[in-house]
Parts: sequence; structure tokens; C-alpha cells
Amino acid sequence: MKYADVILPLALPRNYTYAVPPEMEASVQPGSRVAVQLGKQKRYAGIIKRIHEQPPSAYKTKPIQDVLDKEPVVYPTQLAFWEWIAQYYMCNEGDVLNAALPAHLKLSSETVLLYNDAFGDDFTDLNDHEYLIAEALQIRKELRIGEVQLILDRLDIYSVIKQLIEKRVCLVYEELKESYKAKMENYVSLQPGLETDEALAPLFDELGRAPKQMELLLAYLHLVKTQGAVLQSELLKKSGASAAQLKGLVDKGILQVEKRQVDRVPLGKMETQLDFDLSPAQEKALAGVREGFQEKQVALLHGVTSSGKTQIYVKLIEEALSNGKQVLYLLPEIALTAQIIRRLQKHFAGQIGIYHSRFSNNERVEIWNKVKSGEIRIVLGARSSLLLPFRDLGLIILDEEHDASFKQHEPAPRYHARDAAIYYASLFKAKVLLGSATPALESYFNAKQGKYVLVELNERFGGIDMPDIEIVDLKKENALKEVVHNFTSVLRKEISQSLEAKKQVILFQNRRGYAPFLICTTCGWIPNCKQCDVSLTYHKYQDKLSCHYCGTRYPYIHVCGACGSQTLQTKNFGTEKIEEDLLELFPKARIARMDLDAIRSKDSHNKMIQLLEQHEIDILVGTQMVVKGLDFANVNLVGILSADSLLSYPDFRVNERAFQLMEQVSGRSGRRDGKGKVVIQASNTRHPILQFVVEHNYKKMYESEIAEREQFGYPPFYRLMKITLKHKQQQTVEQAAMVLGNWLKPHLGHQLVGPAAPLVSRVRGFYLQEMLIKLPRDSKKITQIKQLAKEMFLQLTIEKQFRSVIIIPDVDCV
DNA sequence: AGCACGCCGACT
DNA sequence: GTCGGCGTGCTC
Repeated sequence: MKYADVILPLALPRNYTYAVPPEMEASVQPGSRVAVQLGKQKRYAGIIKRIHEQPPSAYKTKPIQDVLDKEPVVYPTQLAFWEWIAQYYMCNEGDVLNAALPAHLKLSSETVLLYNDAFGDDFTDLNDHEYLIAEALQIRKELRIGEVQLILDRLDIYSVIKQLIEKRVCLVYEELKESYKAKMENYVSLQPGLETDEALAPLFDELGRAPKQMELLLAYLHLVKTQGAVLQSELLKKSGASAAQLKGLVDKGILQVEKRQVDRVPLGKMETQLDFDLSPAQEKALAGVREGFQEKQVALLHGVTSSGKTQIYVKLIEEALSNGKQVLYLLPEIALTAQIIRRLQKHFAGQIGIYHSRFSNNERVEIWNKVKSGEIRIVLGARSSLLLPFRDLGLIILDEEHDASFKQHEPAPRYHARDAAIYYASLFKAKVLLGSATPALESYFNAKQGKYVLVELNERFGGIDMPDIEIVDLKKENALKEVVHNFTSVLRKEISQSLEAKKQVILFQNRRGYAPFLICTTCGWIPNCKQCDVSLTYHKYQDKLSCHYCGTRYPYIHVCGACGSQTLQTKNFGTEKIEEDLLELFPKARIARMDLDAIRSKDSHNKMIQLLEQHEIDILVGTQMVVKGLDFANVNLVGILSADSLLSYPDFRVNERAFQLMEQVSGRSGRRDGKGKVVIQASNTRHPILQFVVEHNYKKMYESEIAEREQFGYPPFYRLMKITLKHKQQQTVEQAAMVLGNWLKPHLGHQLVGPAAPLVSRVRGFYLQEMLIKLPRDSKKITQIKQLAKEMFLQLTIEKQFRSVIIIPDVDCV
């Protein structure tokens, strides 16, 4: 007898073993989906991880019900990768499967109630609830769980269903259906036998009295000649004919209409075009990477903004492709703009698949399949495209490698795409190229240590200078009453000059909304979220107060919740306020705002970038978002409204982050013609990071930060693992955290920090406690500590009082 | 993630 | 008393 270990799309601590019925032995393969039953009735599609012959002794197995795939949906490489992710990031393989598989390949059964016709219509034995459902069933014949819940207006309906089954009113079955739908479109063609001119000629005479139909036929003949296949919708549009007129021709036996499956993500004709020359500096960097790859798996390309890193990528992609390998090009989600897509598509037409969160479930399945088959040779995507089923990967490029959004935060698997990519590549013996103008300290450290190859590219392409940076003292200007609406005289003057020169301006403020909080000037009361321990941000545009942690919105408050006075004032400022102020200061300028609130709809981000490109916008105000993936020739001024807010976070990475952010925004200024200018407003103008930014000196920043990291035992000298505990009751989490902390302390000593409540100690009604484990850079010890922690988590949840405490381990947290 | 089971408060 | 709420445990 054969058995299969199956990964189910659930957060289960281990895989489950099912028996393989003899008739399925030939068709089961690791990586294939199988339908299995879990519990009394529920069915799921799981993925076979392993096939073996050891019958489990502790329980009796259920059989596999069905093999769903002829060809596996993933290769053994992906199964190995999933196992690594689960182990390294301390999650379940089911979590990884959930993150990797497109929704439409993940199936779980839906309970369907079927009316039992043999029951008749004697409802006298039924109570009110049962009667309502029986009546609905008699009419509709079948009902879903959701519909039953709707009819009865409550969630707990299982007792009613149980009764109805017992009384033989209905039957249930578990429906497991494929939700991927191929896209079908109507194609028009000539009926068989009419394809020659001789066969067609008599028809024209026949159609003499139906000029519209004649026109339609001529349009068809034209389209078929130019395009080969003719879409019904296109034919009707081109000819201006109606569906009825087309039907006329079909009825006359001239044309026919048939449904054909079409690609949602057509690739088009394959064409590689490398029509550019590298500068000597680029040439040297490219050679450096190539040479480095001879010996090492990972290279770090440290190239200042606008140095032309992409062109080096393009060369390397071309090389990998010509070796018959696939390439993965990873970018932060919001850097994946039409700009970069267009650029790459120009070079590698017909070979690129794009993958990010804005694709539909059906599109994802098609991309998945094309990556698996090798038809897609380059994937350009965000973090999650790392989980696609590559067949033979030769190169992974991670651009903007320092970006924190490469780390998944919620839900599990909490993986870091950079680190996971390096492991994934090793499975293929593929190379990894990390690129950034401001590398993560960890990466630069690894490169300096010789773990990665370090290649530097210090010259901006086309000989453009780095922008001049001016730090403006907010305190001084305030004292001189020169600050108008958060704008210093210097920044106001620079903006006017840019506008006069018909240049564009980007302004950066790392806070969305109008004001981060309100305060009562009488008693100091600040309105907070009911669910979370944070102040509410005022959004003037919607006239609402909003919690940026749980998303709850509240109506605007005019009266203080503590003392009842009407003296509430907005404090501090966000992008909305800046936008409003700009309208007043520069009434003639065309102003736009780019933040999470303005970019809610699917395509607004790309549209805004287009408007900026076409110079329909003079001043763009934005958050983080303006930092990434934008490349505009005509922007010559960047303003950072408050550097202090970037430098005052209580996190050991603040300085690194602030530097990266300011350096990256600065890079938006003066990209092609002439020198750009950056104005940074700050109260604490003596902050060392500001000096490094002024000098564009990454290395100095690195040296100064790395010394601190070593002194205080932070990455890259230690790896961090954060453990978060959640519970509805404050006392319970606090106790649980203390108990867990006390257990861990003897094994970890000063490598354990905490437990303590985080800055925001309550989110969505859950109280939080956190502790930090500093893991030494020794993979054996790391595995040991993780194992130990895992056992303690289990131990903690066995204790009655802590059973409902949620424990979230986050390895390499950022 | 479901779903079953069991223990408790608020209604007929 | 019973209905229905929610907390807890189990699923190969």
C-alpha cells in the first residue's frame, strides 16, 4: 500500500498522510493536487509532498478521493523551497502553500443542501427554522451555507441542518469545483468550403439586396487577410454592423461563429532588442558582476541613483536567457510602474510575465502555468512572484534591494524576499544580483565580508551631477516668523523659481491625512481609536477621523470627549494639509497628491505618473510612494518638509531608513538636464545623518551605523526574531509574556530583550506584548533556539489560562 | 479554516 | 427549562 503526505491549505502544524488507492497509484505524483476529506465532511485540494510506503501507526488513514492534476502544479524544487520557508520563518507549510498558489488553484468544498424529493410536503413535524429552510429548498432545490445563514439571519445554523438531514428533508454534498475559468471569445470564420474566391463569387450576387450584410462580409474578408483570426466584437465594431446582421450571414450558411479559448496574458511575438551602449563605467560594473559570479552566488551592485543599473540588468538578463534559463526580476510593489514595465518590454518583447497583487485570480493561474511551462522566460514582479513555479531559473535580480517591503509582515509566511531568493536560487544553482543606491546595511556588510561580490557604480549616467542639498533650519526660520504654512522662506523661494522655469517639484512628507492627531487645548485630551492604542488621524478631504492601524473611521469630533469644551485643534501635518497650503501659496500651480488615500483605485497610480510625465502636474506632494520607481526628466526640485519626523522613530534602523529615504527622494531631482536641488527642512540640523545626505556619502553612513550595530548587538551582527503575543485581555498577555520570557531567559541571557508592550500596545481590540531574541550568526545555534522556542510556544498554549493567547514569531523582523 | 462539543446566560 | 452564544479541540 502506498501513502501520500499531503500539504493542506490550512495552518496545520504538520502534513497529513492519506492512503493512495491502488487505482490511483499510477497517477499520483509529488506536486500534484489531490482531493481529500478532512474531518467529517469537508473536502480540500491539497498538494502531495511525498509518496512512501510507511503506514502511520497512530491513526488510520483516509483514502485520497481524486487526483486533480495530470501534471503536477509545482516542481520538486518548489516543494523543497516551501519546506525551507516553513522551517526558517517558523510557519506551517500550509501557510506557504496558501501564499504561493493562486486562489483559483486552492480548492475547498462548499456544503450544498439538496432537497429530498421523496420527502413530500408534510412540514408539520418541523419547527420554525426548519420550516423556513424546507420551504426555500422546495422552491430552489438547492441551498448553500451562506444562503441558509441569510434566510435564518444568524451564523450558527449547523443544528438546524443536522435536524433537516435527520428528518430526511434534505441531503448534503460537498461540492469541490475548479474555480478557474478559461476566457472564451467568439470568433467568426467562413463556413467550410467557402474559403476560395470561386466559391465566394456567387455569394456577392446573392447579397446584392442586402448591402449591410455585404459590407459585413467585405469587412470580414479584410480582417482575415490582415490578422488571420477574426474576433466577433472587433468585426462588428469595424464594420459598424449589428449582431442581427451577422446572424443573417450565419443563417445563410456563409459565416460561422465559434467560441475559442483565449489568453488573458498574451505574450505576443518574441523579440530581443538590445539597442544601447553601456558607458565605460557601466561596462566595468557589468564585467565586475560577471567575474564575481564565477566564484560567488550573490553580487551586490551599489550604484548611485540614475547610474543606469537597469541597463546592466538588461545585459545580464539577456545572457541568462541565451543560456536557456529563466529570470526573475523583483521590485517593491509600488515601484512596479508602467514606466519600468514598458522599458523592459521594449528589450524583451513577448517573453515577460508580470505578477503583482493587482492581477485577477484567473490571470494569476495563466501566469502560473506559463512560468511552469517555461513559456514566460522573464518574470517582473513583486515579492510574491518569488513563489511562482519556475522550471529553470538562472538569475534573480532584486532591485531596490534595501526596501523594507520585501519582507512580508502579515500574514504568515513572514518571509524576506531577498534572503529567500538567495536560498531559492541555490536550489537552481542560479545567481542573485542585488541592486540599490542605498543598500541595506546587512547586504553591504555581507559584501564587505566577502560573502557577496561588491560592485560599485559611482557615476550618474550621462554625466549628470548629484543634486545640491540644502538643509534649512526650521527653528531659526520659526524665530524669524518666516515659516508660512510649514514652508520655510527657502523652500518657498525655490518652488517659485522652479515653477517659473517651467520645471516640476516633488514634495515629501511621510504622513498621510491632514493632521496626525487632534488635541483639546483646554485639557490636553486626544481622541483615540476605540480598538487601538493610537490617536486618530484627521482626514479633511473626507471630513473623518481615521485609525491608520485598523482602518476604522469616525465622524469628526467638535467637542472634547473629556471636558466638553469646543477647543479642539489639529496638530502636526500630513500630505492633505500640504496640498491645501500649496493651493494657497501657489494658486496658479497644478498640484496633485500621491498617497495611499489618493491611490486607492486600481490604476490611479499609473495615471498620476503619466500626468507628471506629460507635465500636467507642477507640484506633486506625497508619502513614501513618491520615492520609488519614478524617473522624471523635468523635476529639478525636491523638498522634504520635515526631516525630524524621519529621524525620531524609536527603532534601531531609523538612521539607515532616514538616509535611504532622503537619498532616494533626492535622486528624483535633476535626472537628465541640469543640476537638481533638494531642500530639507529640519529642526535638528546637526543630526549626523543629514550631513551624510548632504555629502551623498553612503559609506560614511555605513561606517557610523555599523559601529553602533556592533556595539548594541543588532543586525548584521545578530539576527533578530520578534515574538508577539496577542490576547483580548491585557492581564492575560502580560502574564503569558512574562512566563514565556522567564522560560527563555536562562537559555538566552542578554540575547532576550523584553517582554514589553510595544509602542502601540493595542490593535483591533487585542493587547500586545513583544520580545526580541538576538540570534547569533551561527546556523546551528539558530536552529536550536528556534526549536526551543517552538517547544515553549506549545508548552505555553497547553496551560489552561493561556490557551487562547496568539503567538506570532517573526524571524528577521524589520 | 471549519465544524462538533460543551458550558453558560436570557428568554418563552 | 431550552435556545443560542462562544470558547476549545481536532482534523491524517
